[in-house]
Amino acid sequence: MQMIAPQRTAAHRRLIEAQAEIFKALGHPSRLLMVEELTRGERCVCELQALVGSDVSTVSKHLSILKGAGVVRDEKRGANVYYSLTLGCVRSFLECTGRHIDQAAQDLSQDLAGLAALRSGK
Amino acid sequence: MQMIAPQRTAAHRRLIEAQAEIFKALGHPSRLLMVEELTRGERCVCELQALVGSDVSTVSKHLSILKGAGVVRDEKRGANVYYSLTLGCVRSFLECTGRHIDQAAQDLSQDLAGLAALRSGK
DNA sequence: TTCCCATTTGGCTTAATCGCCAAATTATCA
DNA sequence: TGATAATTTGGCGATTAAGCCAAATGGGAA
Repeated sequence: MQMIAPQRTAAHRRLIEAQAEIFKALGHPSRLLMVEELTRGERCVCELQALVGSDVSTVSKHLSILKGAGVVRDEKRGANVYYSLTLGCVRSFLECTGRHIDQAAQDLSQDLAGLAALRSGK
Repeated sequence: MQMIAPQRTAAHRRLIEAQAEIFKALGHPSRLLMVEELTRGERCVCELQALVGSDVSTVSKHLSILKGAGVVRDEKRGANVYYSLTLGCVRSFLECTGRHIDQAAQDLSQDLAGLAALRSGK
């Protein structure tokens, strides 16, 4: 059986679009903050609102975007709606990007130090 | 040494914003397609343009967004500019989201089948 | 130098996103 | 049932993103 170049197929394009939707959903500070909180367990909307500090309606819309992308699920219990993470691997990816950003910051300050040394020293 | 709740600190907010920028950069079908291609090795702009099919200027702007987020790096060699992935863990996260989406699709068709059985059977 | 090729930048139009308010919805409790 | 609390939805103005064209930039070759 011959493997077809994946980027040429319509199915692959659909997959890429669904994956891009996941990234897009995570690509907002408030949403990412909520998702990070959800890596520690389920939370109701009111707890997440307290965390991000925006209007409740704004928070609710953010959550519906995350749900639409399949990143979280919601469950109504009593008067509250509890959200929880369905895409567990966000957690490890967040760890990796955190390390990546730290490294970039370190490299940057190293470069700046080198530049300063050049200026004054020689 | 006491651990402070991370979501309260300014440093944590900056980290979240930088991480959200990474997600936002990846949250576009053309950019994600290019990044996926780059998981297989470096590519020049012209190759990536052929892949996504948009105007070269559009592709170039997409690439500068990815570069700004720290996802890729560029290197000028001769007449061409070659882009390569700097955030290697995108690869495993893409695999995970791919499985996640497949699973969701399977669950959906299962639910539909169950619904159809209910309708006709009982 | 001059031409050409690959890439980037500026500018502009259209579309999508954000965040708030107000109103609708749904559940609990008295 | 009526009041209250939690959440979602509709809608609006303001900001930002996307994509194309045209023009600028920079390197290599003639």
